[in-house]
Amino acid sequence: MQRKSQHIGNMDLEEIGKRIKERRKELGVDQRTISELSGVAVNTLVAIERGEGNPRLSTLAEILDTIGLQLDLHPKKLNYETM
Amino acid sequence: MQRKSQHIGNMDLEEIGKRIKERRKELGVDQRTISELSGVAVNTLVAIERGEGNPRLSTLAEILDTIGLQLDLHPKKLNYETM
DNA sequence: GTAAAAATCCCAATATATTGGGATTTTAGC
DNA sequence: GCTAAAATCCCAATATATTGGGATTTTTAC
Repeated sequence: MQRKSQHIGNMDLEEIGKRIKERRKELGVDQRTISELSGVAVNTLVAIERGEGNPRLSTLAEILDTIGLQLDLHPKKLNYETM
Repeated sequence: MQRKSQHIGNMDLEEIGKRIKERRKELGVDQRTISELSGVAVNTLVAIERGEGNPRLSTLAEILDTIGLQLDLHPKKLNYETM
């Protein structure tokens, strides 16, 4: 069953996963370590990095916080490229 | 039982709820309408606006999208005020 | 201060995210 | 290509977010 790709601001879950994995690689640390530092199970982290899953905000926040990323809330920006 | 206030970027769940409610008020629309437009149950919306609950990313995204807000992912900004 | 609308509460049922353990696959270094 | 490490998969158990219905409280408009 194919999950509908959910858009979060200018990103979907897949993009968020990609950004997390990319950042983790930049830091040079493995999933197990992020899992331990963030308190999020490695299975959960795997799912999120792969763009599967649909984490609770707290789960995502714990991971982002651990790797030095953060979410910010803005008024929607029009995307002129796609208009 | 007191839930630990979860920080999402520069915001916690309470702040996010406040921002959602504020935006909804600016739009001059009631919870039931946002609920219908977003497909998120009104009970869920109530909880989020009140800073209770810990929504899934998709739930938050559906609400934000409906009211013209969005989340963006950034490298963490140092908060000089609190250093 | 009354009436109507909006917001909140309560609760039980359901859906689904998270976790932990172990097996399997993929990747990286030599 | 071997080997070790990392990543992914599978599955059952558990935790918790979401939903819907109805009751109650709060707010708003007159």
